[in-house]
Amino acid sequence: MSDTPFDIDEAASSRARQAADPESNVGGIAADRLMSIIERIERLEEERKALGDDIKDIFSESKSAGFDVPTIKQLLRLRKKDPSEIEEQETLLDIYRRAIGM
Amino acid sequence: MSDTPFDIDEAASSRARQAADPESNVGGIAADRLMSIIERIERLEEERKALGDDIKDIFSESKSAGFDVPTIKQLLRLRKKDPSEIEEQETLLDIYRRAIGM
Amino acid sequence: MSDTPFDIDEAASSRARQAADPESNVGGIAADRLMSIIERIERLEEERKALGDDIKDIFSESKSAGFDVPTIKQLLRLRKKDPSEIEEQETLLDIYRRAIGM
Amino acid sequence: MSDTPFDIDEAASSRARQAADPESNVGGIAADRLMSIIERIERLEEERKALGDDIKDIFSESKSAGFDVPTIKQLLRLRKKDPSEIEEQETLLDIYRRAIGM
DNA sequence: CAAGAATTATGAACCC
DNA sequence: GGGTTCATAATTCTTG
Repeated sequence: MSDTPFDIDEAASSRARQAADPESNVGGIAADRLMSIIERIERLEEERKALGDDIKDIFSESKSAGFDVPTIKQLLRLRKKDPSEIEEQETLLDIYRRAIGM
Repeated sequence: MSDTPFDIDEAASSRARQAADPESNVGGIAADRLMSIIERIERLEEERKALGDDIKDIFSESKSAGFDVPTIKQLLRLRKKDPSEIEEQETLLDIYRRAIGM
Repeated sequence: MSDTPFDIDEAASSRARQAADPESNVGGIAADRLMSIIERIERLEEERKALGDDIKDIFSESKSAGFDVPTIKQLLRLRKKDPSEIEEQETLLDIYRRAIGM
Repeated sequence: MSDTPFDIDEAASSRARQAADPESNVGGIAADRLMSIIERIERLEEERKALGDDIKDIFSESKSAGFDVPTIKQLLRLRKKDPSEIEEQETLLDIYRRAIGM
């Protein structure tokens, strides 16, 4: 038997026993499971937002301390790549720049 | 023989005849072709930006005329989809909303 | 008197003369004007998309010709900034890299 | 006296006492502080990414369970707004749709 | 408060 | 065809 929220037979039979249904099917949808999904995501997004705010705070403080925030961000981007890749990219860029006289 | 800008033999031999090279190879790069690519793209991006500005102007005027711009944008999004798809989406959303009691 | 689509008096009076209304007000909305806005934007977006496709074609051809597309894109980004700004950015980045030993 | 990493006098004087400098100035930059900033942000971004992966996992499981992920996302978006705003938006959209005959 | 930039999310394209 | 990267669209936040 299917496990999906769209199983028609399950949905049909659920109408008669909805109150007692541990899955609380509503319109063929496993309502409890859907609600659980939504609440878990909202919880995680909340934590995620909090971290984003913390990061933003650090950038603010950095700016106040006289650092250039765009440069710090570029630094963070560079540190994500491995050094060989950086070197490779820069070399190729230099070649192209020379080719067009920049 | 390869046709790419990175062909080493081609690059090597080009050094001796660079002045006369119709492709003006620089560091193994077909400089003229690269420059042509860049200029064509820049031209197109310029036109593309002009159109974007025109669109922005229309939205500004719409707002001044009392229209709600986000709603107009939503309307434009809807018009990109075919009607059956819209109906399907709205139906599904309603089912889910009922399931979680919204 | 207001000219907006939401002017109540205008909307009210329009109900009696809707057929003859040069603005074809529907539900208090200047329907003709709204339709005109939408069609103009759709027209411009169409042209904009065509240009985007042209640009994409050039990148495809560039790749086929052996060029590295990400590097070309970086080149285009550099050319948008003025040289002094580029120099300034790179200098600052170098200082920061040295400070943290990269 | 300024506290910024770019204070010239501070930078100049720091050259002579760099080894003993508790701030470890390098090229006029408070290296320790910069490193601290970077490491704190990287730590937070790591946690942030982990949460993003968790969210992605839940969407994957939802899809496997037969739910429509885009609809769930739309539901989450709706839940962020207050109900009156939703109602208002939907009403306005309906008015516009009627005005252009959609 | 409006305009612009930057970040995030969604959709498309490409490779495996 | 599924997963991953890339492009575009939209939202958000900052700045003038």
